[in-house]
Amino acid sequence: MKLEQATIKDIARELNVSSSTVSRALKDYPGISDETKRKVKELADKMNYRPNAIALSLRKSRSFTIGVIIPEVVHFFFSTVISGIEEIAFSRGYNVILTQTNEKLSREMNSVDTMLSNQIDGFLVSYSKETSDFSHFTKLLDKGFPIVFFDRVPDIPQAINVTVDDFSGAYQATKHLIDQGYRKIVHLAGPSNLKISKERERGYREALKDAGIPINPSFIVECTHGTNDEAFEITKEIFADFSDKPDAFFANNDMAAVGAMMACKSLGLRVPEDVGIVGFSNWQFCSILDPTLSSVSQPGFNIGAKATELLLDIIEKKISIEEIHNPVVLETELLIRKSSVR
Amino acid sequence: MKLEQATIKDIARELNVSSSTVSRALKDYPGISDETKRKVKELADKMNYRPNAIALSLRKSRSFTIGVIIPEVVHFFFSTVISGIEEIAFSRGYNVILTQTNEKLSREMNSVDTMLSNQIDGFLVSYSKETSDFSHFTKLLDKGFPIVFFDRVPDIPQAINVTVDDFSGAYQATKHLIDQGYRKIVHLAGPSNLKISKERERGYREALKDAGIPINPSFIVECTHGTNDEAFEITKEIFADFSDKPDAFFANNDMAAVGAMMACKSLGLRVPEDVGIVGFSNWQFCSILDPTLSSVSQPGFNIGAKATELLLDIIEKKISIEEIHNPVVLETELLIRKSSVR
DNA sequence: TTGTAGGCGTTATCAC
DNA sequence: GTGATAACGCCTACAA
Repeated sequence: MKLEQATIKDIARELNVSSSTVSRALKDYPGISDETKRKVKELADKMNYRPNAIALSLRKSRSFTIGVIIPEVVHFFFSTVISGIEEIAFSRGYNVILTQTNEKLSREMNSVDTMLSNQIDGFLVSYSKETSDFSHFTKLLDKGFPIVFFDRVPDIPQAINVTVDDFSGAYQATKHLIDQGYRKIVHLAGPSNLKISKERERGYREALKDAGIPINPSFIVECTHGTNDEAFEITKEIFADFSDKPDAFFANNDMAAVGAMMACKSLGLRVPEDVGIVGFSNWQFCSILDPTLSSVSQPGFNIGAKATELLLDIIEKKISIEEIHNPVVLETELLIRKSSVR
Repeated sequence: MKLEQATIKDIARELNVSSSTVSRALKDYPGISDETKRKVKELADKMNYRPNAIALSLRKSRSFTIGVIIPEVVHFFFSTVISGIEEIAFSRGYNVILTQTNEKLSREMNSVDTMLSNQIDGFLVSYSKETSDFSHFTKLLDKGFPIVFFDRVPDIPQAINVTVDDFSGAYQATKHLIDQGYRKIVHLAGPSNLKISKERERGYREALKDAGIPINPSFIVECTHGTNDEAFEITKEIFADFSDKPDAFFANNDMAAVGAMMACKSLGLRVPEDVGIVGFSNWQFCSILDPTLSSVSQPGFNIGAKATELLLDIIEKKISIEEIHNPVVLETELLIRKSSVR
């Protein structure tokens, strides 16, 4: 059942004027008599006229819609980002088309295509774990199509990236553990194809180095999935296999930290007395765990907001791509709770 | 910078045929020579032709886009629903435009307008806490415009609603506590103006009644905000003030359950030995708490999926609105974990 | 101050 | 088997 939307033509017919007059009257163009304007606006109101955004898009080759591509919606961090995106987009009169890739490259490429079909004005992207070839993005970037990446950002020169300072967050977290007297710190790392994983690992390494603690390569373990189950198993294996038992864990994400915490508990180890733990992301649940989990907070809302502002500024040519030489890096903050203080 | 998308015209010009021929060839219409089809498709591919969905929308008065209006994105339940929506929409070739109202009626009305402007084919709505007048929806419903409400659904006859069985979930949870030998069960209730709160309280009452346990009115306490801090304070007060100490809590939501659990721990009470606790919603963190929290799961994904299927079926006229006499009510499931088993 | 005509990209309809 | 034309709703250069 389609809505019988009133069009400019309808108003024109009713008033015995041309549709251009109506169009102009509605937009307060100069050179239209006040009388006509009044009549047009009155009738438009009465007929509940709503401009057809689709027709406008076709006319202007601008849809006032941005496409958001993220790995998963059900994810505290990403939902926070979406919220930031939505706020800014709404306040600036843009629509948000959303799609999740479920970490599949094929779906990511598919979404890019559909959204382009829909003539979106630009993309906000956090790419999937499967994505290592970025040609579906670079093709667009090379033509000057506006794309802003956030969180998971590619390492290509044309890209405009909004991230948090993963390095610094990881550095602080590791340093904090060292300050608390922990020495044998395991890093539960993220997937190595993600830049954020690399940065966090780099922060970990640097903190150890600065403290004069030698880096034990077997203390850096990749958690591919980042689930607590995975981290649980990995942590148990570590304690079973290693002759040199760790006394702390710095995890690439909170879920992995939880897994480590559960594993420690199941082994009869006390947190934080025997083992210190720090996570990354500061998910909502950190403060309700027992013990509460120290974590590095990422300003998700701000990431979304900032990325959207950048994108819209580019779309509206308020700034040129060339002006953005440096990637935008937002601050992280280490939130110290009980799991890492002894 | 706009993308120079190849159009049908471009292909036509290049091949010295008319655009109608190209259009037909691309869609495998009968009455086009195989030779022409081949040439057209080949060139389309080479020029990276992508149909302009905007032009199509204008032509067909159909946008293959649905509008989703929810109170908040950063909310485990809603993000799960979105995920379900997105999956079904994607699989059936529809786009999803998303907007959050932040619980503001004005923004809800604004979003309805913008989305209508964008010629969406239908709405999926969970309305804001401020919304008590539904005329902005009924106006559309009366014209036969497709809207499906979920979770927060209005009590108006024309509406098509998808909800979960809150009553049954609450009943099961309470009965489970009783079965485990708990007798003095406090209900941390939700805001009394929401139908879901009332239903959950009704389930609690009914379960007690069926078990022959008298209802103690002071054991039903409203948690307006539903935060763990609030529930923490309330729980402590209950233990301080009541001569008749409770031995279990059934909370309207998981956060409140967490607050109760933390309060019990802080009072030296053991969960589940001294106090049993069950929450509602089955948020992600339930299984990582210590002890793990029993909770009633709401099938958020399925709610989103089912609502979307209904909406698309209506849009595509696979079913008529008249056929849906009964509201869709999805089952809840009690997930029994450690916090309620002794 | 207002009207006319053309076009954004596509397809349905009618013609050849 | 293929082409010309009109139309979806809107805007705007050009005319009047």
